[in-house]
Amino acid sequence: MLLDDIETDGSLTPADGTSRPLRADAQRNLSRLVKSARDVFATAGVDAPMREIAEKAGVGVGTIYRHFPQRSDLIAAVFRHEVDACADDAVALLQQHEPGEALDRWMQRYVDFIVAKRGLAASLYAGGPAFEALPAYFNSRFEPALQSLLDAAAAAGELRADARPHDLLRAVASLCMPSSNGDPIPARRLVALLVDGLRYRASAVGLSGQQYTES
Amino acid sequence: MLLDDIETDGSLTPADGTSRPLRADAQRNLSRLVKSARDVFATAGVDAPMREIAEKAGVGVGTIYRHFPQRSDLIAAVFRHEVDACADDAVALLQQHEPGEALDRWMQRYVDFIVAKRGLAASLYAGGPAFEALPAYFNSRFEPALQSLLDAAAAAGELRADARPHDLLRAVASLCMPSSNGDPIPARRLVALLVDGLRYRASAVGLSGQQYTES
DNA sequence: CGCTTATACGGAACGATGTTCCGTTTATCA
DNA sequence: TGATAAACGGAACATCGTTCCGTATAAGCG
Repeated sequence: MLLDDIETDGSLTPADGTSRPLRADAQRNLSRLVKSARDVFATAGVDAPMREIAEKAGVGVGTIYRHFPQRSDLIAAVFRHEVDACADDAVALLQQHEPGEALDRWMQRYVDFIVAKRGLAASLYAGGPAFEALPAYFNSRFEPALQSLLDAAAAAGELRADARPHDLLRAVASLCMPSSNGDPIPARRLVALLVDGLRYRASAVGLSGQQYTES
Repeated sequence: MLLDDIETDGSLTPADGTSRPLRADAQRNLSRLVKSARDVFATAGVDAPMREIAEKAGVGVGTIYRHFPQRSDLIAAVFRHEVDACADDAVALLQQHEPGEALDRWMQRYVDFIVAKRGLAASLYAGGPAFEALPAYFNSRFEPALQSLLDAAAAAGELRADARPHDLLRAVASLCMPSSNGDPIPARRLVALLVDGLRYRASAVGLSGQQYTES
């Protein structure tokens, strides 16, 4: 894709070596496009017409293809944007709530993200080379975010200290997978149980006190 | 979809209550279409043009839409056809090989099925109500097939008797999932290890002899 | 502030594909 | 063999992805 880098001041630059910043209207249209694509994908699926995305963003179709030569580039941009939004919520929640409460809320936020973006993730396997960097980006954003929540909760004495973000993220994602039979999985409740299992509780130390990282 | 039932004599009937069998040319075109769609999907993906499928089957596009009003109906039909082919291979392998060998070979066959049909399965989550019966069909065909292999191997004294088909099928499918990092998973080797773990072996009874169904 | 230029925009135009429709063909059965 | 209902084929239409180029405008400069 043409645009990968966000400068520290928030301005966008092309990724092709030339360091000149994008023109102001280009930056505006770009962020409008990603937001519009996110909404349209959510309501009409990833195969939604390009014209509809362009129209909702108030731009012409040509503008889409200039910024995102392939459809997969636009999908990837939306995915990254949503990853950012979810990861950024971790620090916001930490500022607004107690550490344990913040962890609970962010976990549910993460569940919503996984469930909502399953459609994108599915087309992601079929997609070309535009998606190969996404799993790494996913981890690079979510692992530090979750780590900060775990650290805060552990420092407050609410949580055991040996929880590994990578394992937790994968475990929750697995819990959100659709089951092979027809029944929907109560993902939010299962995840709440999982997080509860990480807490210190005097009455259950004998059982829950074991290192979950064993074996 | 219009055609769901296969009579015991192999003839096809409409699923809409009317019991009159399909005309001979309709049956022929129908099976040609499913085979053609399978091949085209395999080479060009599930978004392959309908015209190409029709042409390779030697029929007009109208014929596709008469039998499969929606694209998802055709995908579902191909999926069921492939499930049948894989499940039927179980009895064929049992007739041609020793029980243990038959189990090994069928497991690898199943791995190939899972890997090859990931593309279909992905579009399956996004698809509409045409796909909702497929997971149940998947289980109804594969669980008895694997059970017969496990029974035969257990009767021959080659295998522990407490292996559950449902668990095994899910475990193998999980092993075939793409990893979150980029490296490909050596699925066939892992599955061979898994099946090996089910065997009786005098030298490792202390470890592998535990009930895997515990906990 | 006005001029120049590179950058970005919009939307018509083109080709490819999904889907429908109806005149024609063909299997079935009396 | 002839009547009839079922099925076929592919042209026709609608929609969508993608390209292209004349126009508009932001950025830099005197």
